[in-house]
Amino acid sequence: MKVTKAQVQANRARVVETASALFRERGYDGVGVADLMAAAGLTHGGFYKHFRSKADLMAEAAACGIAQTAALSAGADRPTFVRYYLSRAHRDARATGCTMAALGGDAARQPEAVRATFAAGIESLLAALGAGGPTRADTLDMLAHVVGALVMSRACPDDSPLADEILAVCRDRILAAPRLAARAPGTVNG
Amino acid sequence: MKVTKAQVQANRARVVETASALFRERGYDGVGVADLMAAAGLTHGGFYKHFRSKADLMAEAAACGIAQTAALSAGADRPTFVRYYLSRAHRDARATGCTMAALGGDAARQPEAVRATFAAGIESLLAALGAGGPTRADTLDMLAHVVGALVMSRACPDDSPLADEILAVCRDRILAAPRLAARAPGTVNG
DNA sequence: ATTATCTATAGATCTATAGATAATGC
DNA sequence: ATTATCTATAGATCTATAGATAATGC
Repeated sequence: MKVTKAQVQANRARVVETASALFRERGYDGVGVADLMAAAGLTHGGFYKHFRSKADLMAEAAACGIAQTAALSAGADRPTFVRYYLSRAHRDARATGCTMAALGGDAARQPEAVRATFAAGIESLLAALGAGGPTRADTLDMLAHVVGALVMSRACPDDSPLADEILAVCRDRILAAPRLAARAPGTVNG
Repeated sequence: MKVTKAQVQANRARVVETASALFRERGYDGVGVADLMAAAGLTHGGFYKHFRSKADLMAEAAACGIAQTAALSAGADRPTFVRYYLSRAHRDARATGCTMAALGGDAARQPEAVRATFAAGIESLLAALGAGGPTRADTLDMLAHVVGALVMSRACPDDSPLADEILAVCRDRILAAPRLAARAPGTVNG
């Protein structure tokens, strides 16, 4: 059953991407190695030729997921980012949505290696969102704000008014805040 | 080994309180029924005379934890609340800190009954924090903001500069926002 | 010859239940 | 007599490993 080197790399990448989505959907403890390998079209014994442990995969999967969000966000201006991030579509698409919101709570209970990956992911998101003028502090503050709103909205029952209210209230307030107004580099408002 | 009715109630309450703390510290999947009962000083078979299932306990434990935070927050003015909530002491005390921040991400993957408890808990927090003038929307927006900051800070490695930066940046910005300025009921600012 | 994958399994969990025990509360 | 708790265990997981298989790549 051996495969080509290219296929090995493709298999490994598919496991990481599948894990990234499944972990976001069901949590780190909600996905077993056998589940995961089956979802990637492999048998579970093969897992340990690619990764030393499940914890090793968790860090890689987190990096993969955050890189996806960073890449998606890199081009968008900030009102566009906020409107997408706090949409019902994003809230209801956990498997493909922001890893920070889906797994940030789980990450707090994982080994330092996983948390180091999250910290690096936050930095890459700041870099992606920081183009075009806002300060690092502006961006970090906005990011924490949208992450909190999404986490709280998802903690409510499906289709509950409160779940939608949280998204709408935070979206409107963040968009209205002066720190989000577009400004050319070097422009100072105060 | 039978005990008095008062002792039964006390045992049950102790299991709920122990669960509330252990779940916040290790997550819903990180605490087994046997662990939990041992921590409460009982054997694990007795659990099922108090609760129909672990999921039933999860909802009760969430209600218990959120009620603790709501009770603590009810008296404080909002700058005091924000300074406490975004302190390193709160970040590093997961077992006794805010249930929303510790388990909000897990709650999204739990049955509706658990999420209904979280929604009710958000309402009780809004009621506790809403005294003294701010609108419901002001309070909800602030709550999402601090929850997001705490989740992100905890997702970083222990003692990392980024973990502290997140708390400091969000704390300063929330405290500086006009919506946090104390105002008497009926006073309008614009 | 090497090695990616597969089958099978060891050893530890975990939730939930069955039946025994012993003290309360009628 | 009732019942809260305990002991013991069934049945299903889970992570990780051992050894077989078969196709690549020297």
